[in-house]
This record gives sequence, structure tokens and C-alpha cells, in this order.
Amino acid sequence: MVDKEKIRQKIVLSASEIFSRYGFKKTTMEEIAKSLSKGKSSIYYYFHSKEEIFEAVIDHEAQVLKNQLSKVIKSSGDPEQILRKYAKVRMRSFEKLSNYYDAIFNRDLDHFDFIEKQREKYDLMEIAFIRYILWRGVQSEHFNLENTGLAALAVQTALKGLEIPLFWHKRRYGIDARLDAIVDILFYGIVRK
Amino acid sequence: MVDKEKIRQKIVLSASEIFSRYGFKKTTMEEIAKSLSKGKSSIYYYFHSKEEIFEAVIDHEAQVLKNQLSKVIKSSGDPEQILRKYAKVRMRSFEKLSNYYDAIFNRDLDHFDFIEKQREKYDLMEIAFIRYILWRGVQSEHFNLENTGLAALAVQTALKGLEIPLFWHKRRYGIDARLDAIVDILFYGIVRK
DNA sequence: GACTAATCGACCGTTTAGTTCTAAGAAAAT
DNA sequence: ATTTTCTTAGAACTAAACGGTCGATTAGTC
Repeated sequence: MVDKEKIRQKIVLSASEIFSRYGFKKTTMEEIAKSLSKGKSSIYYYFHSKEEIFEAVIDHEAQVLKNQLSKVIKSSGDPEQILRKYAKVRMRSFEKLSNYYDAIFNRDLDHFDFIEKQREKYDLMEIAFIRYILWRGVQSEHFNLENTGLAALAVQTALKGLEIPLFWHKRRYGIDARLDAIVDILFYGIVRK
Repeated sequence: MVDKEKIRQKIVLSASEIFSRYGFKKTTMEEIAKSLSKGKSSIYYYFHSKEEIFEAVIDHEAQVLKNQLSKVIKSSGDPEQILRKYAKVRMRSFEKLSNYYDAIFNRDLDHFDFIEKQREKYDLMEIAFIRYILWRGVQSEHFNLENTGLAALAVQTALKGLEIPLFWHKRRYGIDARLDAIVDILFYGIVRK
């Protein structure tokens, strides 16, 4: 036994690439298997179904995203810069974590119940992260907010709005500028005068 | 009658995008039809088969490539610069004309006989183009060559060698440098001392 | 050699996707 | 107004593809 978990991870990594290229439906078990130089049926020794592999892929990408964002919010610097950086990192993740975002956005995948859970988990995490940034901003008297929870929701909504054009046509053209613009607008209502 | 040919072109343009995203096999008639807000069977009023659409897409992209390269070789300037530019334009086309290159390279598509013809046509065109550049170089005494036909073949072979890594992993990292290096090497044997 | 871990080819039932057919709406011609 | 031609698309057909199962087989360990 070489360690079942190791191979599971290899499958997840490999499947992740194929899923992100073709999407869930267009990806076949045959392809996943071949990318690992295995027979199709061997994959079923490690996962019960294609759906389960997808779930593992999503989980993995969610973990990666969480780590990235976590690192940003823990970094030192003034809260304004951190919030900017947070938004940028989040948007850039689109390219790498396409399965995760597919799962969050794609209507075709609605029927998977774990997607719904993932969406909730994602929202909660994001709001908590943003709220933490805002809270630190209030503490250090950079921001002037009554209710950080509500403000976090507002910021998250704005960020989500940016995702839609980014998701539909993948090019990032103009997004960085719009991102700055939005964050700027947010700041004019937030930053202490 | 709105003009059948116009709609055929619209189908080719739309199908081109989908093919380049998913490849021939993974692209469905349904998708092509939907992208034009038509029923699947309506497409068959304009094309006999999926394969025929693909053929038209390839032809179209080949035309585009030919025009681009044609413009380069007709441009004025010293032959060395033109050859450099030619190589660069050719490599950059990879991103836009992915179906065409897929047809040229992808082994899975071998069974289509029009692909074979396309490959031949492409090779002949390319060699003629390169030969023309070299010939002009000889005329203007920039190059020193006995046999421009043979030299053209050599240059084309070198360019083809560059395509392979470019095709496999799509990133262009390092390709520009390698391109310059190869052209440089070619020049050391070609340029008049 | 016996036991287990891991792999794979063959196969099954179902779905999908390319293609055909037909009917019918829209537009043009008479 | 009616006939004819152009254009569309749903339904039906058929072959292939796909997810998944199973039993047999190989590789590895004690």
C-alpha cells in the first residue's frame, strides 16, 4: 500500500486541471484516468463517482483560496491597502480556481447539493474576512463605521458584482481599473475624514 | 431569402470560437446552434455535417493566417527584420487560430482527409513565403545563399520545432527569446559577412 | 504460498449527440 | 388570395459514448 490518500490527492490535482479546462460535464472519467496513466475502473478504487471527485476538487480549491485570502488579511499594513489587496487577490484567483468559481456560479451545477453548501460556506468565510479587515480599520481609526457586519456585506456585494463580467468573458481587461474604482468609491464613504 | 452565405459565415464565426475552446470532439451541434439562437436541426440547412462546419472554420482561419503572413512578407524593410517579424507573427497566431493549428497538429483528427490536404497546402504556402523573403534577401545582398528553396525548408523546419513546445503547454514564456535565438543562429549562417 | 492491495478489460444500461424527417411558419412570387 | 419557395425546429432515429460494475489478474508483503 503506497498510501491511498496520496493517490487520491494526485487524482484531485489532475482532475482539477481537466475540469477547469472542459467543465464538469465535458470531462470524462476516461480522461481523468488516462491523465494518470491508469485504467478508468482503477479510479473507482479511490472515488465512488465522478461527482465525488469534483467535490474533492472544489474542496481543494476552496482551501487554496482560503489560504491565500487568509494570508492577505493577516498581513500588516494599513487597512485600506489590505482591503485593496484582498480584492485583487480574490479577483486574480479566478484564473486558477476556475472549478471553484464554476461551482459557485454555474447554474447547470445547481442540482449538486454540496455546491449549495459550498456557496454558503464561501459567503460566510468571505464576510468574516472582510469584516475582520474593516474591524481592524475601525480599531486603528482608519475607518469610521457603526456596523462592520453590515459594511462587510456591502463590500462583498460590490465584489460579487465585479465577478460577473469577469466570469462571462474571461479577459481581465479593464477589471483592475474598475476594481480600484469600486474600492475607491467604498472608501469615500468609509475612510475617516 | 436573407442571403444564405451570410448566415453560413455567422455559423463559421460562432463555431470557430466554440471549437477553439473545447476542440472538435467536445463541441456539440446543440452548442453551435444555441450560440446562434437556432434549433439544432436548423444548422443542417446550411451545412451537411459537423465535420463540414469544422472544415469551413479551418479554411477561414487558414485564410486569416495567410493574409497576416502575406502582409508581413510584402512589407518593406530589410529582409532580416522581415524574417524576424514573420516568425513572430506566425507564433503569435497560435493563440487566435487554435482550430487551424489543432487541425495541423492534432493526431486525433488524422482521419479527416481534408486535414491532410490542409497540411500540405499550409506547408507549401509557408515554404513559398519564406523562400520569397530569402530571395529578396539574396537580391538585396543581405543574404548569401546558393539554394533559397533548400534554405527555406531549413527555416521552416526550425520554426516548426518551436511550435511543439508552444502547442503543448500554451504559455508563451521563453518562446520569444528562443525564437530570437533560433533566428539568430540561422542568420549566422545566412547573413553576408 | 496465502493474503491483501491495486489495476484493468470487458461489459451493461442509460444518456447523449449527430443526423434525418416532416410539418409548419414566414416571406416572395404569381 | 393563393401558390411556391425559404427557413426553422421539434420529434424520432441510431450509433457511439459515458458513468459505473464486476470478476479476473497482477504486484507486493508477510
